[in-house]
Amino acid sequence: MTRSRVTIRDVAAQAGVSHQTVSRVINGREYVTPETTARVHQAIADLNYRPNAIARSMARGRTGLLGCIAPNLTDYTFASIIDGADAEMRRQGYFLLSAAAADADIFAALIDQLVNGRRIEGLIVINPYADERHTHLPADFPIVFAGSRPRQEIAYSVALDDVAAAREATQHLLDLGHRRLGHITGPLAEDCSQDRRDGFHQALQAAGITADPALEVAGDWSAQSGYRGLAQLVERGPLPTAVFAQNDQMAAGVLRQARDLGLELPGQLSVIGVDDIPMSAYFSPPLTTMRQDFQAIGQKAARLLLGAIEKSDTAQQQLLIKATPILRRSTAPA
Amino acid sequence: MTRSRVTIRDVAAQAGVSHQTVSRVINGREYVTPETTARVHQAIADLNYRPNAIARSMARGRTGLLGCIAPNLTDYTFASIIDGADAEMRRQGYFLLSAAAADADIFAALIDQLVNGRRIEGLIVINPYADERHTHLPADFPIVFAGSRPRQEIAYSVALDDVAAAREATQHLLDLGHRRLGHITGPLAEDCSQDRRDGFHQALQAAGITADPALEVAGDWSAQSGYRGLAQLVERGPLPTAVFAQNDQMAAGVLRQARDLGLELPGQLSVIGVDDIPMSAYFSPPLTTMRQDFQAIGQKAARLLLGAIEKSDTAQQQLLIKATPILRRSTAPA
DNA sequence: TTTAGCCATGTTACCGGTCACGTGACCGGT
DNA sequence: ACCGGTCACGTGACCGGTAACATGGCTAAA
Repeated sequence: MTRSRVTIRDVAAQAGVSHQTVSRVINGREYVTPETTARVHQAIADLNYRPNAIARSMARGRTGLLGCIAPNLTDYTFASIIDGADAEMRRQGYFLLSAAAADADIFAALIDQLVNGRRIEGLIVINPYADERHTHLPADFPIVFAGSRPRQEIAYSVALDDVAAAREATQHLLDLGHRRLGHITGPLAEDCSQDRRDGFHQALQAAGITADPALEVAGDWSAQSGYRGLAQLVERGPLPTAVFAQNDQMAAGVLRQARDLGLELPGQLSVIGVDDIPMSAYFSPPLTTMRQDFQAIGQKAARLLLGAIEKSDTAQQQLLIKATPILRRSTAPA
Repeated sequence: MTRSRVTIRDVAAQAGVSHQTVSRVINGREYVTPETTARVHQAIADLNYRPNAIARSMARGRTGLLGCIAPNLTDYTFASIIDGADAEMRRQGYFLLSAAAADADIFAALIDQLVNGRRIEGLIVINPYADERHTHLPADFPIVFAGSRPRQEIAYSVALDDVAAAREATQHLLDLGHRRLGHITGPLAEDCSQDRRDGFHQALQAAGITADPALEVAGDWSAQSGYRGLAQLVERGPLPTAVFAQNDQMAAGVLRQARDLGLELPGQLSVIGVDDIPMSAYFSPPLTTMRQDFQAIGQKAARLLLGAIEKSDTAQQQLLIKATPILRRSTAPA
């Protein structure tokens, strides 16, 4: 294997050329004789030479690394975006440096090390409004927001069309004849939750229904919060006939609570979510939901980022991805 | 912000010292006057200097990057290990370069670029026996297997004690009085599946029960395969009274199928899984399972790796982690 | 007083690539 | 025969740090 310290000059000596010629061959530059090219390739094979990525980074001033920071790496939605981004980056010759930042301070420290330490050439930030982390973003550095649209100045973003997705989900419940709709939101500090809330209200308004604040409960995206959410709705008064949960995990909690309360599903309660996580098809009943293509979001985020880096593409872009309704058995006519 | 091209020599000029002194201050070396140290720090602050990580890597011959390769980044079990590893690495001043390798060829290409290109100092491989990828591992390079024990020569690994976990899960079913046990395995090419199979058989044998091959179905870890698995068991003859699924996802499929068949849960069928993914508590009924602490596995893997790198710790270590039984409502007396 | 030795700092080389530029051979046009 | 241009290389500097060694001042022991 000898992953040894063979340098470009060793190869040059072996092939009887200058180190520069070896560099030319490696990088596929023109003005090298086929014979010389062959000799160099032979020498590379003989010595099992591999260019040192660090030295190359140093000389070129480019690291070939892109960063991706998310609140954590385990959440399915984050992980899928990262996975999609990773695939696209590698296709374009870059590698992914991923990191979890639990809070804004860790995020700021990461930015300082990765960006100011010039380890990465660009950055994808997932869920930038999870807390105050967005206030620590560097200026003049290629950044793409993935999974949420930017509030203002940030140039690039890829996100679900949250308003439309929520509107469509709500409309689905309305179409089934439901009029009393419960609503479990994400954390209201996140724009994403606000947007889905707006979509929910738009659909209600279009149907001439006034939203009842007593039917809205704020969750935190966790199944646990969905579980508690339905319990709160029960305490507050007559149960809604259907619930729109802003993500599938909370929807899972709602289903679980409904079962614990002995409700018939979907007979007494219809539930719809957003995301279509893999488990949703196995819930009881299988969950009707609005599918997000997370991989595509990651892929597009990576493309946007690479466009910004390589072509120093200044045209700011904010992509919105549409959700696809997936009809399963958790929703039924009122 | 000026993430500019301020170098150590600029700082030196500003502070009126040599660049070497600045280097000494940055690295906290001794033999520098407090006054000089203060002047240098002032200059660093004035110019907003940050050491260039690449140049440092070049000079030191160390990149401060560790790699982690998994079949994908989205699977909860993989993602959690990665998350745990990431946290530990950062605590020790390293960053994580993560990459998904769908097959052995991609894996080999990754190894070539990351290891031979000397981008990373060490590597964690998750699920090395997913296919033939383990044959492409470099020699003389710090590697830790996470999530499965090594077949032979590899020095470091951290994995669940699969045999014990399966034995315990099976024992739980036996203790409840079940005698006819279904078994949904993972892919039998993976050692992990084999080990869990061994544990299953050990428990049966200790109870004086002969394993019925007709009650074993091979799955692929997916919920879908669990769903089909139970269907196959039904076709083959009288239903078992309990099923041991080698992971929670397949258990979810089993539960789903049981519901579709109109079985009463857990009355007519008890189900136990392995992993305790977050959703397991929200299945219907909530799943009894053997919890794996994936974060701990990732953390220990990172520690082992860093030990190998920094202390060139040659003592090979193979850590086995115990699973914890989590009793929920999917299992009941026969 | 001389000198060995430590301190604090400066000087220079080096890591392994790439880049800018120099140079000789060869070619075609006038 | 002379000249400009392209080709196919080679030479040396450079990226921004760190490492090894050199140096001058000061202190303590001989």
